[in-house]
Amino acid sequence: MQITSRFTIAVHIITCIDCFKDEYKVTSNFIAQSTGVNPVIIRGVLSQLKEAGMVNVRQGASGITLAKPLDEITFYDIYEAVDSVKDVGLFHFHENPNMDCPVGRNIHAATDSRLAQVQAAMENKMKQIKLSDVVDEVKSKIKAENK
Amino acid sequence: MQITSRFTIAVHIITCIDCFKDEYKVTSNFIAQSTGVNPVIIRGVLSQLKEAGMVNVRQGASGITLAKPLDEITFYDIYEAVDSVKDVGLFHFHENPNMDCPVGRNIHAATDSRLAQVQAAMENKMKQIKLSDVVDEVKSKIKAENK
DNA sequence: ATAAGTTGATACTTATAATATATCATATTA
DNA sequence: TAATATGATATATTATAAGTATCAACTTAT
Repeated sequence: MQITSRFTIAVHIITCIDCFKDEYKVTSNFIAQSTGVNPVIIRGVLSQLKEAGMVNVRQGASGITLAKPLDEITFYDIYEAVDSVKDVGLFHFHENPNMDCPVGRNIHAATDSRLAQVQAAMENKMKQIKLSDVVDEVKSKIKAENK
Repeated sequence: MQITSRFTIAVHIITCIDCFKDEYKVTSNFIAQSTGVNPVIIRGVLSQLKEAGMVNVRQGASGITLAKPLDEITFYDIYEAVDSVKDVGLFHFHENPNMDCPVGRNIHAATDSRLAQVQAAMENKMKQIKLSDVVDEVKSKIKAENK
């Protein structure tokens, strides 16, 4: 199992918007080119980022822009926005434990809070990572290329 | 996306083995009944737990037993044993970023170490949770039922 | 006003992975 | 040696993610 690529796609999208905002008109097709991902998927992710207040996209009007400073967007914000982990949680609990068995009917309750702790540890770390961290690094790598 | 149910199945299996070791002969079919999971899957997980040195299983010989004290088995040990997250990592990076694009060819390197940090945070928390924690709670819940 | 370009929406297809199922070989033990 | 258990394998089913095709709706520039 893996966390959906929509997450890294979203990071890529935001990086693109910021890096190319002065040079190019950033469209969903432009981003599709840079990411190597289908434009329909890009539009889907853009729509989720828009709903979360991170980007400005308007039907018909080209030119996608950021709606928030990069240091106010965390990995967690994006993770939530693109629905990386549905409300069912990070762990898939086997679905039919036997309620006639003492272990089967109690294992879920005895495990859930601990699985939630693990998920929370992951999410808390994501809250500490800002998009500006990534974009700054990408920009400095690009600068290094041009020497 | 979710972490494979093999993880919670494994927790259930170990709990079963310990809880019923005195009352029943614990077989893969017995466990299949308690978990509501197909016996072939159970045998597969058992084989992984065996490889990791957590259980004793022998072809032909019935009676599965624990090979390690419960307080020496962590969630992380199980997570590793059942291969919850393959070596590709927790995050699925979109696979074809455009190498002709400055962002496309640098985004991966700029993101990877941070994704690894997130995964490590999750795994470190798993190392703190012992199977004895879960089994103790299940046992006390069962005890409470019988009052 | 209209044409060109862009996003929004939807339906369908494809690819992949997890789990279930069926079946039989092999080992143990009474 | 019969009964029972695990090991192994091949196939089917299911769920989900991503790709693709297509067209409607909107914006903007001419």
